[in-house]
Amino acid sequence: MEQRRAIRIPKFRRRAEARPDEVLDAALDLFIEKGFAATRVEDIARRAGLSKGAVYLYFPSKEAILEGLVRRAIVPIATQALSSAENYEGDPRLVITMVLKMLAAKLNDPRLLAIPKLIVREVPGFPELAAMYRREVLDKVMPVIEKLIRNGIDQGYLRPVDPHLTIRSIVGPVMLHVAMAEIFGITPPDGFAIDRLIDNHLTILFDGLSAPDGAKRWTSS
Amino acid sequence: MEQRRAIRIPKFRRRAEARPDEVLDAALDLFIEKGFAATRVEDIARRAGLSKGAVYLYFPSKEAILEGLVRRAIVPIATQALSSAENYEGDPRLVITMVLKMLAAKLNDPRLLAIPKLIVREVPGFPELAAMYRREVLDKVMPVIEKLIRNGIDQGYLRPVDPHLTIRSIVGPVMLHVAMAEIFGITPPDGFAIDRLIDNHLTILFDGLSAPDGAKRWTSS
Amino acid sequence: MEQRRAIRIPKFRRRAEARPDEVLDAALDLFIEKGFAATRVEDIARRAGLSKGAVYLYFPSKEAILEGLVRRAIVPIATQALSSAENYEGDPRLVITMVLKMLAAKLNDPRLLAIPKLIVREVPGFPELAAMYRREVLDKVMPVIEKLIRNGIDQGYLRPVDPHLTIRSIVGPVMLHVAMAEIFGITPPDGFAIDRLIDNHLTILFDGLSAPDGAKRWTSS
Amino acid sequence: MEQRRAIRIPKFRRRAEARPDEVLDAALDLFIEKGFAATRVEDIARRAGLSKGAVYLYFPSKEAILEGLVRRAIVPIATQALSSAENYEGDPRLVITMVLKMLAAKLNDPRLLAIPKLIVREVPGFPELAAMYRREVLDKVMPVIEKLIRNGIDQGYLRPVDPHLTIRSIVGPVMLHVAMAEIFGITPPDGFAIDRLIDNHLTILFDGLSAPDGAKRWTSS
DNA sequence: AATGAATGAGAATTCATTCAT
DNA sequence: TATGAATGAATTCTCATTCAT
Repeated sequence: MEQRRAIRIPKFRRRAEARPDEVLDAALDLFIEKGFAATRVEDIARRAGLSKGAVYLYFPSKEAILEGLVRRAIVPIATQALSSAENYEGDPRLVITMVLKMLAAKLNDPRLLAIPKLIVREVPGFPELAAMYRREVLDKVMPVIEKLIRNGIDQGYLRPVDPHLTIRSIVGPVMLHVAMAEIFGITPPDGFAIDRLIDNHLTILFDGLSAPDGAKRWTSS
Repeated sequence: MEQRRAIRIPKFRRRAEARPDEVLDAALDLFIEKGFAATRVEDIARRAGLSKGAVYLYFPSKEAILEGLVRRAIVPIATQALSSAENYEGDPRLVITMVLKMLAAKLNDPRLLAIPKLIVREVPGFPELAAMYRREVLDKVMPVIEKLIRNGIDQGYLRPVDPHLTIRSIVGPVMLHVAMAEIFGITPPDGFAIDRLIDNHLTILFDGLSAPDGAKRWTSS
Repeated sequence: MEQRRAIRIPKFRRRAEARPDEVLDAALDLFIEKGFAATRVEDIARRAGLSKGAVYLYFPSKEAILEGLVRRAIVPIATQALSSAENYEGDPRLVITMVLKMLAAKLNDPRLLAIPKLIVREVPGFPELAAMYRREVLDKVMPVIEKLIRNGIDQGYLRPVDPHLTIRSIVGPVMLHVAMAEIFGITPPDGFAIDRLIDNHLTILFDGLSAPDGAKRWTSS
Repeated sequence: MEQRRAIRIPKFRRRAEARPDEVLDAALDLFIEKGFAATRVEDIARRAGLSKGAVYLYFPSKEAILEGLVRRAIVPIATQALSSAENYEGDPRLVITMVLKMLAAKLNDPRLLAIPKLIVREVPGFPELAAMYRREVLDKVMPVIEKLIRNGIDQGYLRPVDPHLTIRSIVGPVMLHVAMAEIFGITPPDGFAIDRLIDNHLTILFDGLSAPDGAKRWTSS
């Protein structure tokens, strides 16, 4: 009930406006580094240059910070990819190439990669986060790609494949490349090499792994 | 709030030998369901049919349970896949097809899928787990596939691609298919459909997405 | 979260003098409603139409507000009851009746009842409040009533009873009536009915509960 | 995540059975002494000879301790008073005298007095406690007294008064006596003197304050 | 005079781990 | 072996109080 303090260094009082974002930035770093559960609110505060109590001026709970993090990340992503590819009429391989390169660029930015990583880790505890991300991001982006494939098939650019499943064949290799690097530190001998990965992958994706003249037509059975 | 038990009939007193495994089984369920941090040792004990204290007879700490879990999972996996594909000399597409189908089978078994899921979630907190898994599993399996591809190229079955990076193109789509289902509940309209996914993927993988007669040869960028 | 104000029209800028009283009013409401400990200074401020910081311009601490509350309530009370009854020489039953009715009137006013309620609740934490209230109120009022009774006895109006203890017999029933209503919500079927309570009580107080001709004289024990 | 301990003194491990009551005893002392809000769970634990954590083995929250306290106190009280007075047919003044002396005895026992004191203090925060006490104690005891009075009137022992309101005239003075002593430390010069209070009160209660031959019949305005 | 952002001590609650039985 | 009572460090969240503006 009493409160004694030594010489106080008043630190630096900043505008309240910027604070929530600073808290989110700090939290993102720490959640990625140690996970949600292992991160103390005080750590977040300290990294954001605030006191523990101040964090609670901006977020009512630790969980709200996590939610705020995902919410903040969602807004800009959702609006982008759509515009470019939506109703492209020409060779879809061009757009697919662009999409993959754009994806690679995003995954190369640690701050952007952090959000999906976070969601992947924390789904079991906060399924609503995954639902939100799915709703706001995946459910908007995936249909665009699917339509792109469908159009490509209809216009004779692509072979008749299942458009929905083919999304995995297009994007999966890039994702796995990133995941292996992130989770197990497995990279090609020359580093992350995402560009080489994409080149190699596009080659296979569009023309297949089989040698051109090679043996008889391949049939999985 | 009290719990007295009448004369206890020891039933089929299980061999003490089986206990550690029962603990691991219980722990695996719970770690997957709620994550390592959110799982209480008492929960594990209860699910394994033991008292909290008894768990500590078999594992010195909660962390040791996690480690034991990964260690147990590693042994059988590592020895399998190797034997079959190691020095196969014929069409590698056949082996690749087999490998993917075997992989799909494993990923379809929740108890087997659980371990990688667990590792993915808990890496930041326990990097040594990821290291162990990489050392014991990935570092043994991946070179085999890489060699398979290299041989396929050398023998004219496959086009000249980067064998290391091509692993992603082979396995990535399957992984992404599973991940999307697990994390976001995203599946094709007809369910998990891993078999259709593999068929669709193999078609693309070996023969490419491009329509056969279609436009001129495709070149990325 | 920001608050910019255009040209501020100061309206009826309240006299700063009134502020402490507004704070006390707000505090009284809240202390009664939720207790001292459960009331936040910010709540008081908000209800008083001030900012948290401004409260501290008028009171050095939360505790000081409580003290100020009691102090403010004490002044007017102490001076009143005394004058009327002090040296009354006639039938004391008349004065007692008046006193009880005045008491009932005060207890009927929530703002006046609030102070004793507050003191009752917070004694253990702030014994000095009780001491102050006793010194300033009870120690002034009780002797007056005691003297009234003593005079009544001396002058043959009342039977010989212990004047000090008899205060309880006079006032206790009214207090209990109020307490039961306040604490447990126990009232007669027709509501608070303080007037009927007082009538019923005065009847018993002056003439006794025993039927007039009834059995032999009653003797306790 | 690590836990180091110095030389440990294993203290005294007692039977778990007695513990909840020990916790309640400790809590009662402290709640009375400092109030619910100002009492720390650790204080309770220490006084009960346990560690903080152990308290939570028996009560899920601090609030549950308070509730347990009231619940424990209620059981024995409720069953007693009823039996004796229920259908008494003779002079009710005898029973009333007994009831008041029994009440006085209870109020003289600090452990028994503590519960109502606690309830009075904590009502605003925990209205359900008051409701429980009312339901289990007051609603059972008061009708008995009311019936006693009614019977007394019907049988000519008592004058026609309002039975419900008269309960206040009977019990109020004793309550006020106790309250004044407890809250303000106001007692007669010779100490608590509850017996003298009761004697004095019974005299007035049954025969009235008015001098027997005294002036004309008294009528409250 | 007034604001409200910021601080930090403090309290409730949880849970891995220990240990007497 | 097995139990579960007990411990106490750790963590989230609250709120009285301060102070730059």
